[in-house]
Amino acid sequence: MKVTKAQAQANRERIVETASRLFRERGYDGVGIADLMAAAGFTHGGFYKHFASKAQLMEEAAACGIQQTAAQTADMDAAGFFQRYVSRAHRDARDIGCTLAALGGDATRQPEAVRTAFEAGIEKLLEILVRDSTLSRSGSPEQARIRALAMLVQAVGAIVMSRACPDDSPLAEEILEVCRAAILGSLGSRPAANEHPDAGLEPT
Amino acid sequence: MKVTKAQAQANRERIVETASRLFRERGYDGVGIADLMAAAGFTHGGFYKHFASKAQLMEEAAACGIQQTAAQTADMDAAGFFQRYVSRAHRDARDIGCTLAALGGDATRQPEAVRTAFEAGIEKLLEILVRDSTLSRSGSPEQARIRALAMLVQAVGAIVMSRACPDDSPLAEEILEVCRAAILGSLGSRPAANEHPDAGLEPT
DNA sequence: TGTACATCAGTGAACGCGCGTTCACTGATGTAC
DNA sequence: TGTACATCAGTGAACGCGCGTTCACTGATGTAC
Repeated sequence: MKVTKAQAQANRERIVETASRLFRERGYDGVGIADLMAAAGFTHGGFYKHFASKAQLMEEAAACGIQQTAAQTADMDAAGFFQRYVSRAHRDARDIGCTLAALGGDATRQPEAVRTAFEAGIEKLLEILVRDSTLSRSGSPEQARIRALAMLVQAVGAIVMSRACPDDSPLAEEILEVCRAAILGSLGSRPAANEHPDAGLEPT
Repeated sequence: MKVTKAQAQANRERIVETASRLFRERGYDGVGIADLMAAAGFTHGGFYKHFASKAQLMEEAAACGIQQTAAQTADMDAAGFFQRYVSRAHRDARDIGCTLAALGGDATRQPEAVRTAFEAGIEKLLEILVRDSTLSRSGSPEQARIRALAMLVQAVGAIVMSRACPDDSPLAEEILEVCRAAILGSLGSRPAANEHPDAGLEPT
């Protein structure tokens, strides 16, 4: 049965968002077209009315996921961003967490278009972070970018390595604590006792 | 045709080493049993004479790969290690590079035993890095461990994120340069002009 | 040391299964008059 | 505004394929005597 153009467009977006979430949770190879379409509330046959291939969906899903993280980040300062990013809650919520951390390792083996989406996502996050006065206050814009990039890499690395450890590993916890402290320390800010870093990134 | 016990043991080790390399290059899902056994010089049927399942091989291959990196690291100082680690050569040589960087992102979705191997690998690298007098000179052993961990996370993150970018991306290059400088800087060492960071990690 | 037999690493065909993708079909939507 | 027809989003069966795993078989190795 046909559906209005507006509905079809909304359905397409729902498929991309569902894919973005499922890919983060299970990896690109861990999600089949049938799985995905069922999770979005459709049968699998309709997939190719929206996308040329699974690879095209991966590309759009990557851009969508990174955009979500960027949108959540836009109204935070750098300290707030890293406080939430390098947290147990973020570590434990792969599906709604950062796409860079969840799929950065998989991206290497994906088509160029997917990696271009990752590159754009990193640039987007950098741009947002650099706006923060804490980073820009002292030094040139180039210096602010360099500092933001070093911190972002450490934050992503912390989530990836913490997740690579067994579930209740003390090392997984230590990685987060050490890196959070290092990043906030080099921002010149300290985690306040009454803040809850484990509140994590919220879904959009 | 049967084969001597010693030969069988050597063949088994060859399979694990081949798997370790192929997994790093193509990911766990990107390597089939038949692919792997052919690459090691056998037919696929014999696989289950050596391993109970692909998951068991993944576990042994992870331990083997991390052990290789640890062995290469054992006779380097921290500055030398990071100089080679955070380099274009390492970025471009997934198959012989660090298992943490190549498969850390995939490990999250693998059985606990695989993640236990990753945890042990991180501890092993930390132990080697902490031995370095540059890290231990000032401060307690706990402080040295914290500093080594923060640097290792940043180094792994740099390789993962650089690899997530398109092949000839300027950002991929920038990530390596910025993080290498940050790590060597916080070690109190600077990259010497006549050193070649792109020499990379050598295969064992 | 020599002989007879059990062992088992390696072979290659076969298994069931789930994957990405294709296709004929349906029927409400969108459009031409 | 009403009617006739083309469009095309969504359905569900089917496709070829490669996966992890199993199995009957081979024949050199290892062992018991």
